[in-house]
Amino acid sequence: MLFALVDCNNFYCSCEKVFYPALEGKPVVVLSNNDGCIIARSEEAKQAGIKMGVPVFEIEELIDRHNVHVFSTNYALYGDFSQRVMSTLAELVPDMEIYSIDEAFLDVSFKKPEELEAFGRTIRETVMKHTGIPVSIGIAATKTLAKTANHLAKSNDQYQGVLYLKDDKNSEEMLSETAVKEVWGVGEKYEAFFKKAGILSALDLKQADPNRIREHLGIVGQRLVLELNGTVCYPLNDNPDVKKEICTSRSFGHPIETYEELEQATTTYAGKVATKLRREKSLANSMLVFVMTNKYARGPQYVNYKIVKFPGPTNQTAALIHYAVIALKALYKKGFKYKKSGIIVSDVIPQSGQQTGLWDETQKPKNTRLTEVIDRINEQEGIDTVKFAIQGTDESWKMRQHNLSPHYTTRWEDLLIVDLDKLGKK
DNA sequence: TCTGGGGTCCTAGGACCC
DNA sequence: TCTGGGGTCCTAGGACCC
Repeated sequence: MLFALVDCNNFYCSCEKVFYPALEGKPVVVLSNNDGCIIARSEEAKQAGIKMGVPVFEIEELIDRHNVHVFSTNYALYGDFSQRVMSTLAELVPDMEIYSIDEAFLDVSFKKPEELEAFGRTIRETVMKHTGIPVSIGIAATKTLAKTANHLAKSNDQYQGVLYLKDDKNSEEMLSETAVKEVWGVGEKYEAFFKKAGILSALDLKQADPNRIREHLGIVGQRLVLELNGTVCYPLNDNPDVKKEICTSRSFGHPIETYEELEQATTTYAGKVATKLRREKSLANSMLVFVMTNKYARGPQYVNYKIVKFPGPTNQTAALIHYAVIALKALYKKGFKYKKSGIIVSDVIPQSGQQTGLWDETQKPKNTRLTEVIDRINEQEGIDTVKFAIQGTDESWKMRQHNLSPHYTTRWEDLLIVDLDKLGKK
């Protein structure tokens, strides 16, 4: 088995650049929801010393000094680019697993070893040609090794974006250059443990005794060692299961104090969760509702959650709103400045094979047909064209997005217009 | 003034059963 | 000094990922 990990470089920033070529060579960053933190950086922004995850207000000076272009997160744009990249990849290999919005594992076992490097370059060029997105590729015998190869391919110019770990000697060389923290699956806690045990490089970890690692870190740690040694513990999953949990939560644009506003926001999230459930063709059996104040602010703090079990599985907006309100009424306490709330549904099961309507009034055909009509209208006319009254129309709590780019590929009004006269003069 | 959001897997411990 | 043994299911929390 041979895996190729294809990873888009600075994905969100690269998406912003595609329709804004003047940004080429300039520092660019993309912010989290509510324009809070840095979640993506172009190479130039990294060189300017901007770190991942820092709150933007802490580095305003840096942004000014380097004239950094700042974008609010434009998920519609990135999601659409992701689909374009993934469908391009799907045409090049017999089998693949979409691992995240900007990464995929490809099965490249069908290629001869001597063809692999060239094939990697073909993949890069094709994705660039079809989508304008640059990618890096790591090829190796396990996912963990492919990840490591990818990391080197990206960070080391000499590989020009493609690195294939042909044999053990080759991969040991690479692993000795890689800090253990960079290994896929090693987080803060594991790194601290490894440091104490004298395991500093990825090679140290490869050569560690898997049984000893297992004693301390369990099977997850043992698999790390095995995968680095070329034993596949994580096979290609080309048929991902339906989601087991679905969540919608947001920080508010401003602190909320009244119950009514909190209810508008939270029932809006309940509606989003219901839509996601229906898109997955799934039903949920229970819901967790949480509210919290701003942990960074001074003043009284309150964090709480409530779990509601449904009488029968459902994906109906009206039902989810109903139960969210019950939970919220129990949770709400006067006198706090709420910063964030959210809905998580769990115990999610596929809709197919379910005899809907047997247990629960809400899943009866009469109700689901109404929902289908609403879904269709909202799909054609835009999100929340039709919504429930309790979700409100005020929306002053909505997140801030001061630097949002156009929805170039998903909204007619935002289509780019090309001026042929101007082009002709060039 | 301002600090993201959405997931998965594994484990330990409690409840319960015979 | 002694206090059974073996199993399943569920859940909360930890760790990690992008």
